[in-house]
Amino acid sequence: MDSLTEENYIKSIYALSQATGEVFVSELAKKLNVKQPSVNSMMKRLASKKVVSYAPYKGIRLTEKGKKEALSIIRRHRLAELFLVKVMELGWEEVHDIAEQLEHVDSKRFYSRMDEMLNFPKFDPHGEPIPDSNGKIHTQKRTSLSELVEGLTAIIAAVGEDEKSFLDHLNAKGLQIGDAVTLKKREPFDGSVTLQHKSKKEILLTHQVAERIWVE
Amino acid sequence: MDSLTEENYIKSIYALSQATGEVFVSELAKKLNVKQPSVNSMMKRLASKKVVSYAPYKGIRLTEKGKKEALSIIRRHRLAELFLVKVMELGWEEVHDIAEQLEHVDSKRFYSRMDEMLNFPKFDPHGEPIPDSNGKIHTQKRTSLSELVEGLTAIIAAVGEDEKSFLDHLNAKGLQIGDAVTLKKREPFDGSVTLQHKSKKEILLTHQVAERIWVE
DNA sequence: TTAATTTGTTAGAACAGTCTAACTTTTTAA
DNA sequence: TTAAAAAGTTAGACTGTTCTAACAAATTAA
Repeated sequence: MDSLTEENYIKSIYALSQATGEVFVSELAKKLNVKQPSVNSMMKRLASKKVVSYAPYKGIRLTEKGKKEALSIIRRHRLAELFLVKVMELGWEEVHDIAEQLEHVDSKRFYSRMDEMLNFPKFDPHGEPIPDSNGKIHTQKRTSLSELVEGLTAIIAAVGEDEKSFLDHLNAKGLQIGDAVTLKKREPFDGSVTLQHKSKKEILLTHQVAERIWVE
Repeated sequence: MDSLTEENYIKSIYALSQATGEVFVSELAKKLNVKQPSVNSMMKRLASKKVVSYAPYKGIRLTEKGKKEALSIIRRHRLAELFLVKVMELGWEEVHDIAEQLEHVDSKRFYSRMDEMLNFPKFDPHGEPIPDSNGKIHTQKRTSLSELVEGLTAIIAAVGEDEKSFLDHLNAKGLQIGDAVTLKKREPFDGSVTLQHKSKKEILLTHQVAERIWVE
């Protein structure tokens, strides 16, 4: 078993390696708010536990074992976030810090019940995929309205936010889940988008709103 | 702020002092599964933090500050247990270990939402009172199965003990919180009781067990 | 290509929390 | 009332996690 601290290192290494594949000591130190020697000594420990492969002056890389552990932590974090938003109705901006603590709870049952209650969700409230209990990630990335190609038509599949004010806003714009929309134009300046709706009406959404709407 | 370890010491001191008022180093060491010198050095620390009053060879006693902290931890533990049972529908015998972890989560919002969702409960699933957010405890008499009048039917509201072996025992007998039971007979000789259960089965409990079950 | 900068390392200290071994004080019982 | 047992303490060590100071390697820019 890993300590809480080790889990945080593993999670951060995974997150940073998503972009680059390899992680630098300095990056990790910055992310975790510790100094480089702390990272250095932790890498020695994690290497001896075979969760990272690490040689002096070479980058840090998770082993297969390490990746598995990272995915398990990420699963717990994302399930917790979704649970806090959907079941406990907390604001999506306030759940991160709580999920950061809940992710370290050691109890298979706790998480399997969350999973059940949320009906085995594939994505967290931010649209990030939730690994399943075997560490498998549903890789088909979700597309948000803010990244849809101009001219294409898509169906609104979900919104990444359940807040009443947000849903009210969409309602006021005349948008519903299941509606087909065509992306007429995206403003390069502020990322706002103009949609053609089935109702023939044109709808303007800010980037902030568009990026929280998932389409298929 | 207290560390997780400090919180566990404070909680245990409170629990042990409920009976006697004063706690011995050896008691506490046993309860926390550590050796006496560990308790000794922790007492020095907690004394310097003014959460216990402690002088060599004298007993350990929580200060007002310490009591307040203990009640806050106990509140979090009991809210968590009730939440796990009522909202997450976990078995009452499996929630203790999870609550033991959740009680250390640092987030007012998390607990105030639990409290709201549970409609500001006064007792946890074991019938223990839940301190309110100011540390006030609602004391109110409860009836145990061992004092229920013969022939009456009641609903199992709570059990007064957290031990897994006890909860397992009840489970094995087929008893759950919320079950209706009718008291068929109480043996004057040993105080054991025979219950008629909703499942039509008759269940025999010893006095020792019956007095730890609260009914409504 | 050398010098400056960035990045990474080692050595050594500190703190939290634990332990064992040895000792002291208090309590209990012969 | 004194000897044995129980309870409590101190000293010193160890692990996990962090730090600062000093040095070494790699990268970047002059």
